[in-house]
Amino acid sequence: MSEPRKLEVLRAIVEDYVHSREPVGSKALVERHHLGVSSATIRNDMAALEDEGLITAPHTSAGRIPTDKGYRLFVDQISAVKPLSPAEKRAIQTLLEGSEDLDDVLDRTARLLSQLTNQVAVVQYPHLSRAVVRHIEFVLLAPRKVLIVLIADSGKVDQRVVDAGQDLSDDTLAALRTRFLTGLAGTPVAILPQHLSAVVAGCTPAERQAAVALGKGLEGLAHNSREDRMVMAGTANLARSNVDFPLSIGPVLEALEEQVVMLRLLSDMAQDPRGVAVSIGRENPYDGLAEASVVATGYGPDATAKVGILGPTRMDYPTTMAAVRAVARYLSRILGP
Amino acid sequence: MSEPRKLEVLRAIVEDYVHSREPVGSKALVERHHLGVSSATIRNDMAALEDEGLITAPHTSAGRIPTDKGYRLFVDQISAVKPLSPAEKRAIQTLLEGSEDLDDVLDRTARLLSQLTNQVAVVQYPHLSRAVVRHIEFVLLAPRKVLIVLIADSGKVDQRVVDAGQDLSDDTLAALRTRFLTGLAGTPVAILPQHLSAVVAGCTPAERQAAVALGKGLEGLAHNSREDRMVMAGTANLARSNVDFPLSIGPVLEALEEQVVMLRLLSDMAQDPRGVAVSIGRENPYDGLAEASVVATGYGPDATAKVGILGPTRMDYPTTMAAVRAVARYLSRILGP
DNA sequence: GTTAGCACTTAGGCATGTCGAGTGCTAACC
DNA sequence: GGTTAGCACTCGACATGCCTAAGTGCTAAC
Repeated sequence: MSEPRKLEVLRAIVEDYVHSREPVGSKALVERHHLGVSSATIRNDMAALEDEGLITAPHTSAGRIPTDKGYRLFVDQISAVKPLSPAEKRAIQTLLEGSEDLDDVLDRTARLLSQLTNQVAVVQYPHLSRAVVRHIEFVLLAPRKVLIVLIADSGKVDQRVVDAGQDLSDDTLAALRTRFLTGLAGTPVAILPQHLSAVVAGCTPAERQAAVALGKGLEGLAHNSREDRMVMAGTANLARSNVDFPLSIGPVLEALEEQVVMLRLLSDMAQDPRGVAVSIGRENPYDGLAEASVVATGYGPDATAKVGILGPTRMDYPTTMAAVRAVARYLSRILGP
Repeated sequence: MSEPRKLEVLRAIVEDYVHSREPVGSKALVERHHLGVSSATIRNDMAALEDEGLITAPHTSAGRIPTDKGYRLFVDQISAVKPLSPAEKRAIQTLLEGSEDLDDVLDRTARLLSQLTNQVAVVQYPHLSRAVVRHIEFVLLAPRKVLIVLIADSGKVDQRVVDAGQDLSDDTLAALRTRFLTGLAGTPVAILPQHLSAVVAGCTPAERQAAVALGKGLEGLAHNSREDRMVMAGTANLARSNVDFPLSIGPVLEALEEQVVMLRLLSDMAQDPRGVAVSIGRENPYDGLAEASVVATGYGPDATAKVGILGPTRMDYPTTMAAVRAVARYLSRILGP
């Protein structure tokens, strides 16, 4: 029994199963692929693969389907990332280039990726931490309510309303703005809190209370900014691709709604040498995703923010991985300097 | 055959069906409700209700279920909006008051409403049109790339990046900012475009090209701002409440993803005297929602932005309507002045 | 207008039988 | 040793037929 052929059989099983959604038997296998041996031989190979836990039979007289472990081996060793078609590349380019606003870019990216892969697409907001403070604006909404706007050089804008704790005039607020701005402009957002105390200390006693409140607000903005948000698209694909739902979509939708779960999952995924991370079925730390796989990769200058897709374990990994990687690259380029 | 009793029968059918999810028969009806007459009499009433198209029988020997028209009559004439429990009211208050950022408020609102109703919740971004320009900021990201930030007095912040068409220095940009700001501060966003030309006209020839580009950007911001975006939550409820899915969730998810469709639908819904609009089953203009109902209402100063839920036609209308109305009220209060 | 009684319809559950796909095993073959 | 053909066996999928329970519509009596 030859080792290479066994892998070839596994590959054939994965491909056929992904394509047909039905357990694949030894006979169908020799017909569809020219393996040069008879079905009986394949049966022996399949028995071996089953012993190794790479495939399994749903019931005695059915074909075999890959296990999570089987998919893992397939992804790691057998499959090659398929290049995208030129048409797809063009689609990516034109669609993404038409947008300006960051929200818009991410939104389009998610839609695009979901269309490309027929799966659910997820895009995390880019990290702000490396960015540098470009501008700070305070707007007086009511005598004590101040809108803080923090603009980073990446073009990212965050906002928050705080209670100043004291009544403020436009002039006082303008003075405070100048103080904060001169003290903080050019500071990396990540270390903004450390510079804050100096600014606050430099304020007159009359401004002190408001300065503290504003400082707190800024600190909150810098820390808890939108980087723990995400955009998604294509949830309808969950319902579509699973007409005969082997993937019960309820738990998956729940996972998607619990953005914290998804973001955590995305961050924790180890990157593969080819630059795409894959997490298959029960490898996922979250139970609701036991029948789902996640394909993701980083984007942006530091590749810290993630973009990826989520779908049934039974998915076309090579194509999906290619799409995710390509989209991440274009996205990095668009958002780049 | 008494008319009031017939309505009573319809009400009983709707309530039982919503509760049990099974067609309800004449016998079960007299048992569960003390109608004071026998099942045969009820049968006559039911036959009449069926003739009027208010209920229908899925097959010969099954009970009856309400039609869209039946639900409509129920909602319009029979049901009374149920008050929320004090616990629920408290939950609304505490949850919403903990938030500052607009995005955050809407996000929480959607989650809250979906939890309260066990349906999918949808919240439209508030309209900017009535708001007044509070502040304008230009930030130079690259020699020709300018980030425009438009802050309205409602605390709403919108942003966009434009190509200035010419290289700009920080000083030039600051001058432009002053020009735009003095010319536009206090202007209602809705009529901002009309004031723009005057501002642009007042610029020096050297600034002209950039001024035009910036003006275009502002106009775009004012017009096409986030009011045509929405937040949603609770899509997982679709899968849960429909284990035996009479509501095929695929098309519904599609409708939700096509935000344009949903926003259009929300805007077009006529408000009921009680302040809540309901659109039932095939009344919906969108085919994918033929088995779904939407319950929505306006919020905010002008009640133009909408908040609502979407669920199967077979839903508990009185409770749902109460929840939507209550949440809208709290939301208005939070966002109010 | 209401009621009782009864014939009639039909979905759904259950047992039964058949068919086909697919396996595992053994014995022969190269 | 690896490969193959052949065959008995298993089991799900599907069709058929039967029966029951639920519910209706109708009629005749109250």
